[in-house]
Amino acid sequence: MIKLSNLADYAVELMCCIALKPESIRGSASLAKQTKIPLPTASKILGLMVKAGLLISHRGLNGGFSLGVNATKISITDIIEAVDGPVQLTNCLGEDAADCDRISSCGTRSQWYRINEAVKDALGSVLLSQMIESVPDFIGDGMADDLPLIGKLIN
Amino acid sequence: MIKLSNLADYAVELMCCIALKPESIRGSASLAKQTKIPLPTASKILGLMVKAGLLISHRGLNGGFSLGVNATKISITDIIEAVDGPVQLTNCLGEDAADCDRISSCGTRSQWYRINEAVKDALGSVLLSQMIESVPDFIGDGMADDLPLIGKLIN
DNA sequence: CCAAAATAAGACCAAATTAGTCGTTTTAAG
DNA sequence: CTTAAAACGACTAATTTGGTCTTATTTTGG
Repeated sequence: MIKLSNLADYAVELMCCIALKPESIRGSASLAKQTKIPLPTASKILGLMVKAGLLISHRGLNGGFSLGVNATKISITDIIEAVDGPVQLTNCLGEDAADCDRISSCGTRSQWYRINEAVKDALGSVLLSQMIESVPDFIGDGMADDLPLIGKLIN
Repeated sequence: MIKLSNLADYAVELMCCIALKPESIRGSASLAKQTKIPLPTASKILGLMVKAGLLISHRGLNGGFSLGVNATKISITDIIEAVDGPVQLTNCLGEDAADCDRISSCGTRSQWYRINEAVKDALGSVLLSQMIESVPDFIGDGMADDLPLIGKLIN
């Protein structure tokens, strides 16, 4: 099953939470509780987001995280790549392309390049701001328990 | 790093080899040697392809594998899904959607659905026949050692 | 100005998935 | 009928991924 890592999945969810209230600074404990992601794992992800420049960290008492860039400037690809590294479907597409010892017998690289770009575009076509735009506010710790758009998908 | 599994990568390469000579029946040993894929691993993949109906297996002496479907009817997605299972970026998109205990606090499912479809389309847009069409014949065990299209990508 | 509490950051450990190997069964040719 | 080649399925090993813990930093309250 082709799927993205749990970390990447979590990361998008955390970013959505933060983006919903762009003015406030949210601590990792609060975010972890709301998203039901284990606190240490959430911390780890948030750290990666800071390193990628997508979030700003505020240390000390009442510290936490806030958006480093406007939500309209962050694509899903940005988040995923911050956690999982570059989108690179086959080994021969990256820096270490020469590592592929089948390179001489493989005539499919140019096609793979095309496919990789297509996937990257697909992922990059959705912005964080779009991800949250139709979502009701479930700010703080009070969370809506029956969103209309979700019901539509389940049935 | 988002990448598809080695098996999936291998699978595409094996299918390309077979599709280049659609008339003949190729044994796993021959295919493994040509693609430089470890024989047991190649066998395993070929078996999966048979199970998915993409290849037909011929047992016994002088047996081997041949295309089960015309190369113009096989997409990259077909091959990848035969090896790795369905393309399903997030856990909440599959059969077991209800397993996601954060479903009530997560408003992003409909967006994920869109993204997943986009990725699937990107992968499905390339057919096996396209994958091989501009590739010089490196039939049998003689393999071309410097393909023009590859040089273009390396530099 | 000092100390304590809360928070982020980094290093470490465990579990699960994935890749690869081996042995067995099946099948067709001689 | 015998023999040998090849597919098939079960098992073992390794890499990646996910989760936990400890350390260092900063700010607020006394």
